[in-house]
Formats: sequence, structure tokens, C-alpha cells
Amino acid sequence: MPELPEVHGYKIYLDSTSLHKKITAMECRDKRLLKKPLGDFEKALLGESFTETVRIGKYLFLKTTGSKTLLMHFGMTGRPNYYKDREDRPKFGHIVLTFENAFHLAFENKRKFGWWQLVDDIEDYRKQHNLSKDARELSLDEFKESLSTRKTDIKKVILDQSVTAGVGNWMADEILYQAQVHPKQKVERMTETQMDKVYKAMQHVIETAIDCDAHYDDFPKEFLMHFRKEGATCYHTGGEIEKIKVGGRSTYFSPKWQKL
DNA sequence: CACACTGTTCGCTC
DNA sequence: CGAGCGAACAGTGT
Repeated sequence: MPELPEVHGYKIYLDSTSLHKKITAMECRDKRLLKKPLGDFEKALLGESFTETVRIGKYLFLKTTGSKTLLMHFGMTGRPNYYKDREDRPKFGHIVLTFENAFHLAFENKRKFGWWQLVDDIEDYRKQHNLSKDARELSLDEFKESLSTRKTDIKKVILDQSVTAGVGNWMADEILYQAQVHPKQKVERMTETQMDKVYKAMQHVIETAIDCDAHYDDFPKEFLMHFRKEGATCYHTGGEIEKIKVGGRSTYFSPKWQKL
């Protein structure tokens, strides 16, 4: 489930494997993953190279030597896979690019919620699609500014990509656990201190997850990820973890630790 | 076999 | 017009 830290890792992976190599072929097994006709992608990519990647939240942009930028979104189950031999094509590698060195880059997407798009200008795209600045680069003031107009549950708001781009379902639960704030806390009734705590927890969770290469087992022992299941034991209170729905999403929290 | 799970998008209401 | 809400989307795992 790629959220900000995983996509950050994908960026590093692509930077070290897929830049500055001419693209010689493109194959797509399922056109539903393409937001434009295949021909448009071929025209934009074949004969060109990737020059640089830019990540905003869970969106990964690959600039090219041509005029277009390739945008990848991994959905819930995607990842890039750079490999050499044709027979090593991953089972769910639905889109595959081939480079001039004969290596391939597969866009793995088991559940097909991921997609590719072609973009002219990254900043224009960001604004048109109401993406905030990347959560990692958001300032406390910008965060509070976004919260000031909202009236719903804090968990829904930090899942909103126009507020904190990159935060997904597990990160939202982790952030609120670290900040000791109930997921159904109404934003309009939050104190300054609570907002500060959520912001700090968000930065802490992001940096920790990136330091661990998004490998959950390596997270500090007080992280919710280690006991994020119904009836598990809260590290701080010894109480039980509860599962509820917030904004249609499964939400895990510790009632004794995160009080309304 | 039914349903849960993921993030984004769409259509609708207020 | 912006916020909020719920359904829809695909397909594997349980």
C-alpha cells in the first residue's frame, strides 16, 4: 500500500535505475491503466529519456528529454520493477518500458487502481487537481490554514490530498496515535496544541518511515503499526485497540490514549 | 461464497 | 463554489 514513504522509495529506485536511458519500446497489457491513448504515450516517450523525478504526495512525475512529463500513480498495490531478462517480467507488470540497454521497467499493479498520465507542467497539474504541497514540505502555518476552513473529523481531513498530500490510511492512524488525538475529533473544536501535535506527529511519522525505508517491522516499538489490529494491546495504556469506520475507511485507535 | 481492502474520482446534496 | 458524503472502480486475499 504505497503512501508517501513507499513512493519516496520508488523515486529513489527510479533515480538509480531508469534515468538517462533512451526508451525504445512500450507495452501495455491493459489500456485502462492509461489516462490517454497508448499512441500518445508512445509519441511522448519513445526515443526520449527520463531526466529527473519529482514526487508530490503519492504522485510521481518523471520528466523527459521531450516536452511531456510522465505521471505515475501506484494506486493501492503498485510498484516499479527494473529487470534485465524478458522472462523475469513480473506477473502483474501490466505496463513495461524497454530501454536502449535492453533492461525493462515494469509498472506492477496487482489491483489495477494505479495509472499513468501525461502532463505538460507539474505545478499546473498540482493546482488543477487540488494537491497540496507534499506533506513533508508543508509548514505548520500552511497546515493550520488548511484546517481553518474544515469542520469534519480530523482523520478525514488529513486523508484529504488537498490538505496533506501523501498521507494515506495507515499513516493517518499512526499520526493520530502519536499525537494522542481521537480520529473523530472535529477539526473546528481542536485546540492550537492539538493541531501542533498532529503536525509534529505527521513530520515524525514521515521521517521515521523514510528512515526505515517504509519497512514497518523496523519502526520504533511505540508505533501503532506493530499493534494495529482489533483487540491488540496499546503500548501506552495497555488498553485494547478498537476498530471503527471513519470516512468509509477502517480506522484503528486506542480509546484510552486518544480521547474525544 | 461473501466480503474486506486499498486511493482516487464522480455524482450528488447542502 | 466549496465542503461533505457515499458509491464506484479491480481483483486478490481471507
